[in-house]
Parts: sequence; C-alpha cells; structure tokens
Amino acid sequence: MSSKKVNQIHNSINRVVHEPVRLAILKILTSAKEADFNFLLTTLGVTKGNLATHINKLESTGLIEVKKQFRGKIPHTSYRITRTGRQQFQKYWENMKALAPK
Amino acid sequence: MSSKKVNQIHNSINRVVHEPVRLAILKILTSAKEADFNFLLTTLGVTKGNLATHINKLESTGLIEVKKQFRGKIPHTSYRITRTGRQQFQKYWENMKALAPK
DNA sequence: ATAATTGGTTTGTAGTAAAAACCAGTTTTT
DNA sequence: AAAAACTGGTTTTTACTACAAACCAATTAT
Repeated sequence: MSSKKVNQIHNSINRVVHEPVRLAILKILTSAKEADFNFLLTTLGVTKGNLATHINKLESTGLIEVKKQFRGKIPHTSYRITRTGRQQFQKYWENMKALAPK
Repeated sequence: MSSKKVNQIHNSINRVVHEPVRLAILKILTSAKEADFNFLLTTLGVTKGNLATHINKLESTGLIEVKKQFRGKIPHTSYRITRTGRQQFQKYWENMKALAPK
C-alpha cells in the first residue's frame, strides 16, 4: 500500500499538553506567572501524588520550571511556565482549532 | 478532610470526546452529515481495529449512530452523529474554552 | 505530646489507545 | 481457476498512563 499522508489532524495534538489536569496547570501558569504546590493542590482538587506526577511530566518535558527555596525552615516550591511551555501551549490550541466546530 | 469542591475545570472535560481520534471523527460528522468506514479510515490514517474501537466507543455512549446496509452484496456501513452527540461535542468545546489562553 | 502542614516519593490498580493478527464474504485481476 | 484485494469488522496483545493510597521527613502549631 502507498503511504498516503492525508490529514491526520489528531496526530498534531501534543499529548503532554492534552491531559486535562496539565491543561489546567498550564492555564493557571500562563495567567499567574507563578504558583506553588499547595495552591495547585487546592485549586485543582487532585491528590498530591497525582499532582506531583503531572508536575514531573511538565518539568521533564521542559514546559514548566520548578523553583525550590526555603521560607524560613519550611520548603516552598513554586512553578513557572517556560518560554517553550508557553509556545507549545499556544501551538496546542492552534492545532485544536482544526477539531473545533466551525 | 473536608470535601471542598473548588474549581476542578479539568473534571468537566468529557473523556470520550477528548480523545483526538474521536474528536476528529466527531468533527467530520458534524460537517459531513454522514461518513462511512473507509472514508474515515483513509482520512484519519488509523488502523482498522483502532478505528472500529473508537467507533464502538462513540456508539455505545450514544454519540453516533451506525447504519448498516448492503450495496448489492457488499456491506456498507455509515455513521452519523446523534442529537446528543452534537450537543456533547458543543458542550465539550464550551468547557475547553475555560482552559484556553485568553 | 500530638496533630497538622509542606512537599513530595513509592507502590499498586485499572483503564485505554493502538497495532497486529485474524475472519467471512465478495469482487477483481491474472 | 487461483490469487489478491476489498468490505467491515473482532480478538488479542502490548504498552502506557492516570489516579489513589500509603508512606515519608522535617517543621510548626495546639
């Protein structure tokens, strides 16, 4: 069979971004510039393990960066979206438009 | 712990609709009124088994309906989006807007 | 002294997408 | 007449992933 590349718009969808919890995280980080673990935890209403997993995914793929510091003696972790994270979030939505109702 | 229902916008995302291949199928069926197995197969560029599985999912959840008939002696199967399928597709995109960049 | 908070890691389970193999019947090609 | 290809799938297997629950160490509040 000839390999005909037709549309395959569904292949343009970045799965890392596509996951709803991560979409919500990215949405928050595009608006807020910075957010910490607990804020995301209560805002999103997910479990800690689940949140940590999604954050790891976003960090390991370079979409967000993690800033760890101490506030006094208490650890405090906050997250920011990276330049490429912002770009990929934008690109994701451009691609999604092809699947939206007219 | 108190069950605080906060935002949880990610929970409003219908997972049946959210899957990219199914999104593409629904998009086609909202535009085209009717499409058959082979058209979807070549247009989407997925395997038959994979396509059949997604179609089953969409049918069993009531989003599309399947019309089977014979053209002469050859089976011919076509698909249409249902009323509620159209509604849920619309609703999905409304919910997604909450996660899109402003 | 105990409980709660911070910010996780580890472990286990369940669901799912996807490819590949298989199928029965029909049609086309050689 | 035989072989290949088409129609529209089902079944099986693999691999990934989301998610919850349990656990943790250190610190702070009661």
